[in-house]
Amino acid sequence: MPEATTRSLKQAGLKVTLPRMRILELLDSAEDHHMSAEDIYRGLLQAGDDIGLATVYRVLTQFETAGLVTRHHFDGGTAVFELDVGDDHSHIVCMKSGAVAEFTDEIIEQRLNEIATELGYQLTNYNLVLYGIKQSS
Amino acid sequence: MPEATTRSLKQAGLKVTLPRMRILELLDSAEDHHMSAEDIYRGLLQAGDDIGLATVYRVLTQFETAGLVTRHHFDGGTAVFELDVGDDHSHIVCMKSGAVAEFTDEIIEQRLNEIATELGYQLTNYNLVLYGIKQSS
DNA sequence: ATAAATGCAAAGACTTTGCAGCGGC
DNA sequence: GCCGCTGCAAAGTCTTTGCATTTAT
Repeated sequence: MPEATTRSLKQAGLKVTLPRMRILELLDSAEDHHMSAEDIYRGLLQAGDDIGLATVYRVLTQFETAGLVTRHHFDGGTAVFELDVGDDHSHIVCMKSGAVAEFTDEIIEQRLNEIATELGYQLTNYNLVLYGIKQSS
Repeated sequence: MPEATTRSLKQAGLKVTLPRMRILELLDSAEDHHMSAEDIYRGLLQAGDDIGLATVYRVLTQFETAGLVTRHHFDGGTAVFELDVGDDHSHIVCMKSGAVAEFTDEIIEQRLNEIATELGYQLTNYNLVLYGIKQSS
């Protein structure tokens, strides 16, 4: 039983229950770790767990509040979640395959702060998603 | 009757009907021209028009397809629409008042293209929203 | 006249919530 | 044993769709 997982939950003030452990593990182990609630739900079922969709949503919302996961709305329709490892990155989504890659960039960060300041805002947060075509390798 | 409005509709291959005219006019005249379908619906009612919410959604979707308006999902919950005047800007949203300002920036544009290329993508589009606090004046 | 557009109500997708029972500490 | 957690089903949002009627050309 993953020690780190247990610790994360306790630190978040959440009881260490089976559904919460499984969801954390699944998010951690998934190749593309950006998953919708439905993705997670089906993944759990396939893994033999019997966890309700409502619980998945509830747990994810709690995790988000606790800062364990981040919620994204790439398309607007369905939300996707990913483990928050504190590195606060942006995303680039392939319009063909749907694959998601991540990046951070100092130049962008710096310039966004300048822009906000110029416009009279104190920047607290931002959301940047690129859409493109992945060049065939 | 606004000539430009009529022309836009015709160019888009859409019949010039009252609901479509009114919606275009409302989007054009609104102070903060970022409006949800519900906003528009209520605005029309207040103006004395009798137009169904379903029609508002249908018309907005058609306008989006025709390139007359753009749909945004700032919060993820509700979509907001704005007239597309071709200048393709980013947004900064005040977390207190909800006010939305717009900007474009060459440095950002250029850097995003570089980033996409570096990652092996051909950039087709991007979505950038800043969240901040507007400094009191 | 004809094909398209509208309004209403019903259905859909996604997400949240109420409540009785189960489970961790 | 207590309080929180889960599952299920029902309710909630936001948005789309089916169908009979109205409307623009």
